[in-house]
Amino acid sequence: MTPPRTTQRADARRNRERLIATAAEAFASGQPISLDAIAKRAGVGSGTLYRHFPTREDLVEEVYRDQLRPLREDAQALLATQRPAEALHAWTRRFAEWAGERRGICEALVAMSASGRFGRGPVCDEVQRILETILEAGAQAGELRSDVDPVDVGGILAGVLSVAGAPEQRAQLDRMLTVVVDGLRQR
Amino acid sequence: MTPPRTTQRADARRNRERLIATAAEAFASGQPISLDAIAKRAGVGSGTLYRHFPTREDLVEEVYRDQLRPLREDAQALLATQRPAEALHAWTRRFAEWAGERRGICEALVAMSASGRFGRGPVCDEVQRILETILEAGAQAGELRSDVDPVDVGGILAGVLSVAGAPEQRAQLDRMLTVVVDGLRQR
DNA sequence: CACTGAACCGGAGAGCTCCCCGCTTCATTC
DNA sequence: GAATGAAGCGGGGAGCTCTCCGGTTCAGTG
Repeated sequence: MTPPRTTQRADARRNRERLIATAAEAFASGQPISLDAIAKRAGVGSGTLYRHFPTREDLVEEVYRDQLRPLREDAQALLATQRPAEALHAWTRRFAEWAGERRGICEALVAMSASGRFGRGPVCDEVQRILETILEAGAQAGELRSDVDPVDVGGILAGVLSVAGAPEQRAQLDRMLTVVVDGLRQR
Repeated sequence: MTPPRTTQRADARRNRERLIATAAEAFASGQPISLDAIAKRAGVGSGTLYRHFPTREDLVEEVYRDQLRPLREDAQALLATQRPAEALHAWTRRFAEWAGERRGICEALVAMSASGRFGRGPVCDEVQRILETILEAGAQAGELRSDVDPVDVGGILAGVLSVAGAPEQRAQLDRMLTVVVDGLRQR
């Protein structure tokens, strides 16, 4: 009798959650930390970590998925108070700030984009949905071009962030974002 | 008597050149190769490699510095036959193609941008100069904005390439480049 | 409860990047 | 051509990522 496992085993779930909690704590501390160190600190073998999270990005995504709400709320507030193009510009800066405070997010976004997995995880997914909302509002208002895919916009943002995501590159990043947002305006 | 070394020792120069030649050959083969393997293949210790080229990017830059001439010639030909904005668009695609054929270039560009060293090596340097030429022509023609720094444009290009530099992402890359170039037009 | 086999675990190990430091080699001087 | 000391060498090793697989544990069954 081989009961075809229908649900996750309890120890597996426990380990997974312990890993996420440990990683969240470690990332929040700001100190760089290796994946093996996270596994050890969680009291788990490295094999277990990699089975649950095949790539570093998977772990990063899981850790930050709950911290996205403010970003969406920002988007709605911005759309309510300014014109869509300005809202987009402001939101991209907000997003850059958010990502800058979270170790590993930029790198993860780029790695996912480059490997064609952008938009498959919870964070990318939500970012794309937010972008879609803003872009649609802008298209309706005739301010933003309507022929552009939120996935592409997310990719551009990820790329720009990977290049100039550090806090001390803030000025450069702002200049780049201006160019990108202008490229998204209706001509 | 300690003669303050004025010129590089002959063995150092020899090793350096051997490393570049070996790396060029290895990169051109398309096979991924580790730096230690390059060192071994060049008949040199890994310490020697890392002393000459502290980061992978330094080696990559050195290997490709001589392969830049076509890119500049492309830029001049494009500027001669079409309007600056179109020339810019065409050149960015040319550049993407060039980078796509050269293993490690995209990664190196991004790594250099992210660490604030973009524009310090021969490749970045030349790319920036080319961009400057095109941007200036565009500004004079009133087609491209004049308030933008070639360094920033190079950074955006590097970022976009890092996200969608693979050959199979060509369509996505083209869409992204359209947005970026539009953002560089005079409004 | 005893049993069973799929699911899961963990740690050894391979391969990579990069640093460190004792030893060797070169260019120079006399 | 011998002596000298700075420049340069190279390999061992630390730390990281990620895989593999023998052993263990869990959750159903009778």
